Amino acid sequence: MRDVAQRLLEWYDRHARVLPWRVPPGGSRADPYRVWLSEIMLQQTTVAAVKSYFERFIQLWPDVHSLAAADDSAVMAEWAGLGYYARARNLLACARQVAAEGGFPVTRAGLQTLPGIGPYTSAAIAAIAYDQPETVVDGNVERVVARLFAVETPLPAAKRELVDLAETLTPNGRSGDYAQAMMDLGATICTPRNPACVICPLSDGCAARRLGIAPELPRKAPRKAKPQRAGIAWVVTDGTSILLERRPPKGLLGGTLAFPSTGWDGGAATAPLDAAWRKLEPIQHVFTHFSLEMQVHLAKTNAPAARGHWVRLDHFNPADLPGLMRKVWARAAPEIAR
DNA sequence: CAAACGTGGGT
DNA sequence: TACCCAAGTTT
Repeated sequence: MRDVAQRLLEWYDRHARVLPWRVPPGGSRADPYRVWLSEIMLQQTTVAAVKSYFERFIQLWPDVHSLAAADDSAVMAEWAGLGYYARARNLLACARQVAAEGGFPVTRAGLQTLPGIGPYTSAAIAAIAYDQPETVVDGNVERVVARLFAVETPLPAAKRELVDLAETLTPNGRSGDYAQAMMDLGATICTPRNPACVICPLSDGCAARRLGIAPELPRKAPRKAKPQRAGIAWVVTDGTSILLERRPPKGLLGGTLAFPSTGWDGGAATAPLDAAWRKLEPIQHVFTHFSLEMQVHLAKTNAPAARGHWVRLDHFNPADLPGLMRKVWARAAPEIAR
């Protein structure tokens, strides 16, 4: 039986996905800035969702120095809709630190000191941008390794064991190709459900396939029930502008642009002004750890606001808002237009 | 270590 | 429909 890494790389040479941030197999070294930017965007986020965001960021900020010089509000607006907004805040903090230091660190340990870069991302940048034989372990690799070695311990308890096993497979050459090959295999062949074992280049040596339990691995601890919460969002217009506010820099939707709201996140508990509110049909939204029913209250008034700032409707771009607030706007906008 | 942290797509 | 999942990090 040939080496796992060798078989995987031969498969990758023929089947590597073509992605905007990727250098073709066997190609030149990737730009650390592009690798870093894509890896941050890809954290817990699908390739399909990331593509257009990556292209726009590269157009606007082609290198770490231009990104470091960007306004916070511009970056938050471009990130809006992608989720996990701490990533965007850390992205800017990281860019400014890297620009000040003259470039990215070139070791995994150095990379991991930067904001937003943890065990996975540091290994990915070291392997893909610097061709270092660091072992990259994301959800794909956890699944591939759990199946190859038939690890039946549930996650997250199995994490340490899976990392140790993954390290035994990492080759010394073609580090970037190998890391991306493992992830491509997990994403396209060794999938969570209905893995395509019949066409898998590693099926010969796969213990889970031999045991007939590949689709069941990795096992996972049962997850907690999702609580239901309720809140109110106030949409105010004076006929020319609408009232928006910047959310606090930490916590849920931290740093994003939003309609004044309350009741669901522990924030301020009163309306931004007194008005005759019209209650629209509530919107539904699901976060990672709770479900939300958001009442949408609409008013037209010239009264002064206790908080937030007015944004002219002809300068307002709903795409600058996070997903939840886009839904609020989609509910209110047709009523404002009437 | 468990919990917080978004969103959209697949089954 | 309801649940699972996606190139995780931070606290």
